[in-house]
Amino acid sequence: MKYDIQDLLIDVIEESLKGLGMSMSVRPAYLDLPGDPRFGDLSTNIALQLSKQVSRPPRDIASDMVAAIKKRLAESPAGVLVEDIRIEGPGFINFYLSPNYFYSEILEIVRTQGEALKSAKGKSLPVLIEFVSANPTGALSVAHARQAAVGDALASILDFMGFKVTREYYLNDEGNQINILGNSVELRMKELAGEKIDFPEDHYQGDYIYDIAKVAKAGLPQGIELRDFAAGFILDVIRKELDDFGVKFDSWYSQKELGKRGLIEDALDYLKKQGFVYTEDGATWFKSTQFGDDKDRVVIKSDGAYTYLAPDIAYHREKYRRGFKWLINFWGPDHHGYINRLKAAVEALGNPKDSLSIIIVQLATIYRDGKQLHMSTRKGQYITLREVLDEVGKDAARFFFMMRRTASHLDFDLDIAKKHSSENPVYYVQYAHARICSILKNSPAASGACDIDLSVLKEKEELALLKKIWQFYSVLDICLATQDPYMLTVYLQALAESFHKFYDLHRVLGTDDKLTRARVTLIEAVKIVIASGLGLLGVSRPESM
RNA sequence: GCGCCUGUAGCGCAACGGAUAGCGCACUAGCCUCCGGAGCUAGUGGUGUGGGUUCGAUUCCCACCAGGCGCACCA
Repeated sequence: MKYDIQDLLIDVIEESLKGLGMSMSVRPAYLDLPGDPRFGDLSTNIALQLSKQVSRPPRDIASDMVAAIKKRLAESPAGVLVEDIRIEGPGFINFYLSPNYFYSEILEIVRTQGEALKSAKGKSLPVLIEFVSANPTGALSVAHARQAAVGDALASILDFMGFKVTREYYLNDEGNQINILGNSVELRMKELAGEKIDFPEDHYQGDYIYDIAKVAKAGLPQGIELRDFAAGFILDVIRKELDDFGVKFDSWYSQKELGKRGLIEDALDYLKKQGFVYTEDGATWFKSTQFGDDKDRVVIKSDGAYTYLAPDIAYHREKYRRGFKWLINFWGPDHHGYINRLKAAVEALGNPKDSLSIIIVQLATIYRDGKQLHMSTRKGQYITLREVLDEVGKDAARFFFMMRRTASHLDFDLDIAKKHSSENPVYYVQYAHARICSILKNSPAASGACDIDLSVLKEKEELALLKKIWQFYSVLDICLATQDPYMLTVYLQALAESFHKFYDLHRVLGTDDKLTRARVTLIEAVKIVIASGLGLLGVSRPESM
């Protein structure tokens, strides 16, 4: 991007305030895209905010501010990009940007084939995004699927914004659940051998246990225990599922290794030295209440075994030691009660509280034929990622999982996701992309961009489309601030809509040369932004459908 | 009982604390001699209840009502 006009204006506004003897930080929240295009391209309510503080009517303050801002802008190279500043309504200051600004942004996007859309805001900060991390005891469920879609998309977005992102899967490859898995397979092997067995209810009931038992019966590799073999078997399945879903992890972190390297003991020793660990009732406790948790938490049970928290503390200690400055964890809603104790641990280890972001990914309820599908992990009856993938495909699945805020429940209607019609938002967006590709294919005018004059784009729909393209930057900022790719799905639908409206009223090809070249450039920019956006979400960008 | 999420049009959803609360589906009426009709245009219709904070509340706070999920020396 040539000018980050939003940042630039925030600076100017803050300086102007200082000059007027008022001071207030103009966080991006105070300089905003107005919902309605009639109120300009950027808008600030800061005069309204200041009104009480300085006991003056908002419009008076706004009037002083506008004068000061105009003066400063006149000295700035970007001053020409602001066409008008108006005080409107109760005291909003609305900035009307020059069409030239939008033209130059569009040219830049096309000239760089989308490179200009990227930013360096992340300043190469090392971020570790941990998600899915399902126990290798069964196939991935829809809950994991949503985590996979959201986590992967946020990782892509942060990467696009200049963070140094690592995607990690934490592998619970030892502990109770793995033991139970091993037992489950062992019992099924005996059963297959004709023995009469009593299969406990808390064991894994699914048919896949038989599959593993059959393979294991043929003989295990040297030195491999049955439970590890079983976990490895399932892990291969999980990897394949994620691969087919288009999610690639940079790193798989083994809990077992953590123990082997003595890092759990190390971490607890460290906490002990800091005075955050004590013994009571034969168990060892972490003083999490000291960091805002409701009650202290056991880390070593009275039988001598670690609770889940102990390796997790060590694991997060390692994340920081490996150099990551920002940790983002995606968890299912069942882990909600676990947030405070892990945050407490991170703080006790001497890290800033807000360097750990925990995002709860709410469950998706699956509907088929208008009816909700119920699931139960214990009985081995749950909708798997594989089933959703087979039924609706990767594109629809990924897009649908992000169509609601991550923290909100999601109703996933398989029938709609399958439809190739206007009811299906994925196809609405993809259709716009395909349509543009089709036009560009028929276009004699290669865009070439550099010497193209976009100032002939004056129609209402053209200007709306220009501005909508430009809003991509703000949408990414929102995704970063909320740590949620959700807004991107909303934006892409709006962009596609804006394009379809333009297309319906104006011809791209077959008008006069100058106009055709300008419009070809415009729609190419739309194509690039849609392609970037869909790419970040992990959805394909078909050139024809 | 405690915690989290959600209550907006017939249905599914949107709106950093802002300006006349938007969109899709459905329903009604239109738009293909023309770059892809998987599209576009128009019409109908709405903030769970009661307080509070604010210049301004769908949004924040409190209480209540309704729905979903979670609450271990499980992972």
